[in-house]
Amino acid sequence: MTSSRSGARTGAAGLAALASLVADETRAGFLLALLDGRAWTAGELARHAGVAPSTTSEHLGKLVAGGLLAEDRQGRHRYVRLADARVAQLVEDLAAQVSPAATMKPRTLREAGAGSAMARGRTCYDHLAGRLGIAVTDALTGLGLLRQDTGFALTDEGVGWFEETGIPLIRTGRRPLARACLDWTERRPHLAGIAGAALCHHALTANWCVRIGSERAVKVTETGEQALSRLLGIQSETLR
Amino acid sequence: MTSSRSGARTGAAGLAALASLVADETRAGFLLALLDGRAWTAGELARHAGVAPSTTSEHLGKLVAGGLLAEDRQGRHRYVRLADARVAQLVEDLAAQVSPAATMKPRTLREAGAGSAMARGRTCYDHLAGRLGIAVTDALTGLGLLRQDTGFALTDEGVGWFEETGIPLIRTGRRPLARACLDWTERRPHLAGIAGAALCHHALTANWCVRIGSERAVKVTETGEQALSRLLGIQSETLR
DNA sequence: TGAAAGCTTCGGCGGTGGCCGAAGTGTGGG
DNA sequence: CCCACACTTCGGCCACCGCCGAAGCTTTCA
Repeated sequence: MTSSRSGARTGAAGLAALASLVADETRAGFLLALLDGRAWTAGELARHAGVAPSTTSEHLGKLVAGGLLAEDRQGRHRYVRLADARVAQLVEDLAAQVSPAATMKPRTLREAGAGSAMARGRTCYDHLAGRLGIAVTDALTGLGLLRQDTGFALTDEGVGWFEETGIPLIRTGRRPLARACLDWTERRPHLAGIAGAALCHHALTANWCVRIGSERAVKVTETGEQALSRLLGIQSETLR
Repeated sequence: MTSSRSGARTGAAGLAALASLVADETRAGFLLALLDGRAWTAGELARHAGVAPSTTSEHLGKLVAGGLLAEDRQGRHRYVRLADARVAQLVEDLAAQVSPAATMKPRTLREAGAGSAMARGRTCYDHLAGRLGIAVTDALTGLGLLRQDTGFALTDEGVGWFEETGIPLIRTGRRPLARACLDWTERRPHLAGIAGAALCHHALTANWCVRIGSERAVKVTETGEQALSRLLGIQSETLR
């Protein structure tokens, strides 16, 4: 096999270009922040990362041009968000690959507090993660609504459960109904995909849980504890 | 929310470091080449990429240190391969994200020939891809052995089919039995995971298909056509 | 209509990193 | 025993890229 500059290289060049977008610490920080699924302004990201607005502007330009971010210009603000669920999954997968190496050890008490809140429950782009996400996934599996032993898919009973519970599953494009997302803190898969997003959306609108501060962490409410116990048999203690 | 250099940054730094490994065109080329699932020597990779052996050595050092590659020293040779199925999946996912942009248009006749052989059938790390991979996946789905509508998982009948056909499914660690891998050329998911690997392994050892040249492309044999037709009802024409 | 806020563009600086060739190390073959 | 071969280490070159501050543009608010 000879050098083959043109053929194989085009793929390699594209792959390298994509990875380059993530290969900068500041941009990586942006992507992780945006994993909360919401739109941030350029200024918020700049302050979050601790770099100058001009620097942020250049970074965002690259990320948008590379198709990783979508932008919304509103007045003097530039809102950016992850382009789609696919990009979110990519960032999650990369982050999951990293975390084993960077054994997360909180350095300060403040981080320990924030860390354990994140470990209890958080959003992962558009679905639930942390102990909350795992608890829900395990409960669904235990009730025979989700199969994890032969892959990762809802059962027919599972689809029925979503309907009966009043959580509509709207199939869009090619996005899978159920997908496994490797949990950062728990090191186990939790429910993502359309069903994961629908469940998370319902949990937030039905006040099962609320966001804490401006981060990705969420807290289960009294209402939520009752609903999760009644619908899925989840013990309240598991969530604390 | 203030800058938070230490907390959020540790994650971002690790993410950036991982992406940096892929962010170089030469290293990306190595990873794509190694997607054939076999071990290459440093010299082979150097010639493949068209760079000096010394440059290759440095690149391999980084990739091994970063945990993306595993190495086997044998005499004066240094064999490297993708570290595990997880790394392979990561590279696949990244590559799949790229291909839409780089609308693959073969430039020369030679590439067109090689490209269509790859499009017909190839290995994707340790499982089958291309039209062959899609055909198998579709056949399994059509026979009710695989579910794709509610996620991606074998059915109980599917597990039975593997047993009856004499393709053992050996569960190892946390690797899923069935997993979707987005096909490069077909833009649709094909079967990966333990079942995908077992099927590919069986296909190669039972002489259902053979590797073409030193690339990832494979060709279905006469024996293979009969077996695929008998066991899964796949029309031979589909594979050409 | 002025002033402030959010973002962008530009020029310049400095660090990082990929590349090579030359020299060095260790293995295998004649 | 010596040579050929595969790989590694080292030094130096060069290009790229992230960073900032200054200046400019547009929007918003008083």
